[in-house]
Amino acid sequence: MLAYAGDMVEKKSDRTRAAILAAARERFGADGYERATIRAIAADAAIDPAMVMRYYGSKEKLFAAAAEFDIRLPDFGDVPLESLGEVLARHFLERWEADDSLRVLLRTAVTNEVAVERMRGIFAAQLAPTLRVQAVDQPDVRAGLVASQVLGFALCRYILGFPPIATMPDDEVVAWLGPTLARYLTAPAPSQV
Amino acid sequence: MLAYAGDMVEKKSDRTRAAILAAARERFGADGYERATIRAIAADAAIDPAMVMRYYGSKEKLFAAAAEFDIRLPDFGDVPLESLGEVLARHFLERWEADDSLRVLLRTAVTNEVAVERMRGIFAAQLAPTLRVQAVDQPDVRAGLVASQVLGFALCRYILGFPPIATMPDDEVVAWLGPTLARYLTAPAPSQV
DNA sequence: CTTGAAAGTCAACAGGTGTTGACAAAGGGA
DNA sequence: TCCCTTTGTCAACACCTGTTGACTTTCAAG
Repeated sequence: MLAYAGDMVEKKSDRTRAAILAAARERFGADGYERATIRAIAADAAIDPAMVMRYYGSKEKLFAAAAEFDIRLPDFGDVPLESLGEVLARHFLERWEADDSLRVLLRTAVTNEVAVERMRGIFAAQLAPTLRVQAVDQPDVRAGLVASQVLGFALCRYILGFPPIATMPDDEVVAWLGPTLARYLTAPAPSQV
Repeated sequence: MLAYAGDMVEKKSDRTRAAILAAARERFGADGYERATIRAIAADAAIDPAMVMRYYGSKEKLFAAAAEFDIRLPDFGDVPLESLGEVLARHFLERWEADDSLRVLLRTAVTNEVAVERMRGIFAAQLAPTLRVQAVDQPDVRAGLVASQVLGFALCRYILGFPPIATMPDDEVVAWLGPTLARYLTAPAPSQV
């Protein structure tokens, strides 16, 4: 079957597999989970809808595959807390512009529980531990606040397309959001009543 | 037909009309536009699905009616700019907890263009002019930034249910978000490159 | 009571959905 | 060459969707 046993040979099916995944990401990101139909995804990938089922089993599994990507945060252990806000703002902005995986997640998280869990994995399960390393108090709360601003900005910029936000230059975004995130990371927690 | 001509008498149909609208708001808010089916809404209202069509014409028109509500911001003309952030934070928090209309809008805005436009009406078309009264520079940008933080927080709290954000006491929310909004309203705009 | 409009019920339509299974074309190993 | 795995195609399934039209019930005005 394969040229050399034990070698990693790309089979013909891998190409269509990848084509399906690419089309799925685009459709899920553009239309959301419910409106992105398997037939439309298959049409974009120029294959038969039955192939999608053969390779991914079901729509849910296809979505799970499309929403799976490496979101490992870089090691911020040596970044001083005061500048971490700006660093985070720039990092998320770059990630968001780079590929549409995050957009897929944001658009689908509103109705799809899998997407919510994966989104939570980024902030609660990745950012919070990073903050813990920096010995911040209430890391979960601070990670949640960072998430609220980052996701809210992404929502306005990429999904809703609010005019001044969607067209704002990257440097200006960092200049606005950086201090906000920095405050969420460094400001003393408000005294609770 | 009616007791007194010219009198405003509540017909029997008005009660079912209202029941449909209430059920629609709940379903749209809980499931989003696509997953909220007319049959489910009708079942909640304990009426026939055909009645929904008779009274609202179509699903889109029903949604438009469900997403229509008074979101007029109070007059913030005499609130000093420095405390406007905290006032805005508390105001939006109260509005969001009060009725689920805003939640309907947020959940559906991701896939429904009507909801996006209505959401924009709140921030761009209402908040920005209010800021203009206060003679702030770049009112549209600042209104957009406020929207990004308010919507992002609502997203994490009511839609995604991120643990520390969803359970945060109201006063603490205001303490965290107030200064952020205040900075978006008062801080000098970052110099653009 | 009679009449007729309003309010509600029922069954069906046309179209779209995810999903399945039977079948046909490659395409290389023996 | 034959054979068998892989890859792809086709048509259909069962179900659900918004929407429609014909029908019956309710009920107050005449």
